Amino acid sequence: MPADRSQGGRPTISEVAAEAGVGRATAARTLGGYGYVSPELRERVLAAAEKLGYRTNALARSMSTGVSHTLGVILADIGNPFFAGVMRGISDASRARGFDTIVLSTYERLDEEVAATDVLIDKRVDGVIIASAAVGRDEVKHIRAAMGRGIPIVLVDRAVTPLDLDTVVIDNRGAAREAVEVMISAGHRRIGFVWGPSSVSTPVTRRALLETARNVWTDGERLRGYLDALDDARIPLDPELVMTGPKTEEWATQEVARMLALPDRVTALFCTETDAVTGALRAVRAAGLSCPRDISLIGFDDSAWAAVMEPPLTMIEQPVRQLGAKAAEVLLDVLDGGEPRHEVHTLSSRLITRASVAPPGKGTFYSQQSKP
Amino acid sequence: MPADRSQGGRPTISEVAAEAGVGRATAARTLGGYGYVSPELRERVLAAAEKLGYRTNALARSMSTGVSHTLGVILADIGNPFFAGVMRGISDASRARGFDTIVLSTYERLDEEVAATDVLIDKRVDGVIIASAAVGRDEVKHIRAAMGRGIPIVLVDRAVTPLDLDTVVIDNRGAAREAVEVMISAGHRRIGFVWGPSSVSTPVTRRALLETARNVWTDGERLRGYLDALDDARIPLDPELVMTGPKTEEWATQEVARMLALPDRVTALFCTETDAVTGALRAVRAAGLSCPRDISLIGFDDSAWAAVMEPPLTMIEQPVRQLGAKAAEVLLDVLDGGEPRHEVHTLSSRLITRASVAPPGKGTFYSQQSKP
DNA sequence: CTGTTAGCGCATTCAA
DNA sequence: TTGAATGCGCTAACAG
Repeated sequence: MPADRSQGGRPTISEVAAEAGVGRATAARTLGGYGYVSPELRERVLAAAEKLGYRTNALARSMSTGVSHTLGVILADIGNPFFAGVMRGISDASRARGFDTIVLSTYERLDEEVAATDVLIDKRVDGVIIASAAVGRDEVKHIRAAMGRGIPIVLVDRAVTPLDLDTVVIDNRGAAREAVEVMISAGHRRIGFVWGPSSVSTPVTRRALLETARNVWTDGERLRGYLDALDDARIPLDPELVMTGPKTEEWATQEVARMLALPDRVTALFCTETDAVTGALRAVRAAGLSCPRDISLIGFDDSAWAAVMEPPLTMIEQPVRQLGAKAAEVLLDVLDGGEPRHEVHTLSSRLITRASVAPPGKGTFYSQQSKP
Repeated sequence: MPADRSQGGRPTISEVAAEAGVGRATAARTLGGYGYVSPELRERVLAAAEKLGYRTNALARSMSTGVSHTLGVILADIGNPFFAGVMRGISDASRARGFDTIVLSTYERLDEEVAATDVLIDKRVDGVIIASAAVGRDEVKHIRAAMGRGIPIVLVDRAVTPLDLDTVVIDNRGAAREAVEVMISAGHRRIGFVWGPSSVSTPVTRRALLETARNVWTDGERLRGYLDALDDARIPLDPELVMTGPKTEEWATQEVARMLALPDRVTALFCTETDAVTGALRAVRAAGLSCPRDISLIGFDDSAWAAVMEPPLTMIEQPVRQLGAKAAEVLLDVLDGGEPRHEVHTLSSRLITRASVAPPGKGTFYSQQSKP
């Protein structure tokens, strides 16, 4: 017997049927909106339902249909504006098609991701969207397990190579490359990479870099794009110009300060995240340098703030909501009976040119303490 | 018979029981973690469950217990960084106590809020957290209905006066008042209010203002705080200095431009939202004015960006996550059997003083087109 | 077209 | 302690 099911009388279909003087099936049919019911009975049922304040019990319905009309979403951090935007896209697209969403944040921890997957399986969501922190083959067991249970899954923002799943991303590598190319074209050769590989033992080799960059797919891609641009311009990689360590705004400031203090210091900064941008800017200011006179900068994830900065910042804009919306649509299409295409959908980002890039010029020759 | 319940064999408790050679009740007891089971049988059941890859069906469990361990959350917009932060607080606090969350955005539309409430009732969430767009007595029927059904509800970010519910907010009025007082102390008397009342017919009277400010509770409170500060300083309200119309960054820019073009133009701006801040800044820049030399500014919702602006912006910081966490805790306490206290929990915000406020000084005498 | 009947998977008496 | 039986509210055959 159920525990203390909350008081407020929640009439069931049987009660409505009784009130209307019809069989439960008839009531169920009209209330459930399926099967045939004569207009007169339909009216009586509706009236009874209205009178009793009947509300269908989605749980019970899911029990017998096996469909919950609920999607599970696993993100790195719902509090992060980027993921919040993605979530909005998912949410809007889902609701438009009658689905609700349960969101879980992992904070980039694999164990949390596994736990989240279990929770969603238990709650019998119809499908799952994941921005996974997994990379290696042995890190995707939970996803494979869910797939094995027949749960449709779509990846968003981050591809997971060992998995053959529908995936919605942007061309991170290309976007990064383009940004760095812009700086190179402006004449820069000492370009810092802010916020990427998380832990690398010094001295940092190119291989070690790409190795650690496995951490998060997007970071690795952006690093590759950075290297692509460097390679094309025959600029050798200087590990000193790549940030390593914790991905926090504070640490980004530290690292940029270090790059700024180098004998042959950086003249441009490529930031892979919003917090990396603000962290970098803090270091630039603290060093008494000015952007773009002394330091050029381009970063990921445009926002209203970037446009009102002095100078207005050249940024890479991601189609945040569309990323989520597309992921939801692909998933819902599968739920509607469509065949999973197992393809990678690449949405396009955009480099918004403003005023934070200039030739290295005279600024380069200022000492890093040129200002009072 | 269920529809095409996804293939991947999802073993039930009965199957596990069979595999273990025990009664279903015994299997249910060990798997459900209740009642007494001898160690040996317990072992056998666990082994069988492991072998079959058993996962409890939370839906079925909810059916018989009447508890879903799911919270419903209704916010204005999950894509908005403020609400995303609140959501993170809710999410973290809930998960820590074994609850998951279904989030729904209303975009400030009452009909969406009503629909969201219905969805949550249907899905049998155990409790609901709402940042409601409702204000008047006739706008809270859906909340009353949910309450009548015995669903615990907690309000977050926005109080709803006609309702006697646990509510978690900050002192918006006090925070606004403090900010405006700071500007007044600096010598300002022409202070613009950016982003608040949504639609007011000109001419705008003080009464009409407060009337329309009903739109969203926080807006009303912030407007009251602004008026409080003005009243205290015996500065008469000039309706021309209050923004009306759509709450978009673009419109904020328009309105501020208008205030800047006034014969006796504003010398300070109080912005109630992040987008109002950036919108205002755009207008200031476009007018060739500089902050804080010509225009002082304080706005709501501090962010990493505000600190790296030129000048660093003086902002009001809200305890975003705590707002959500506290709401979730209050709700969960009730679900744990605690009595609803029906009280308003006011968390404190903080004015972060940086450099965007200065005396009106010389800037005041510049023409609004003093720059090339 | 309508009503009867039988589950969905689990929790929970109640006897054994 | 354990197992058999019953019900949660709804959908879905099936018969009438």
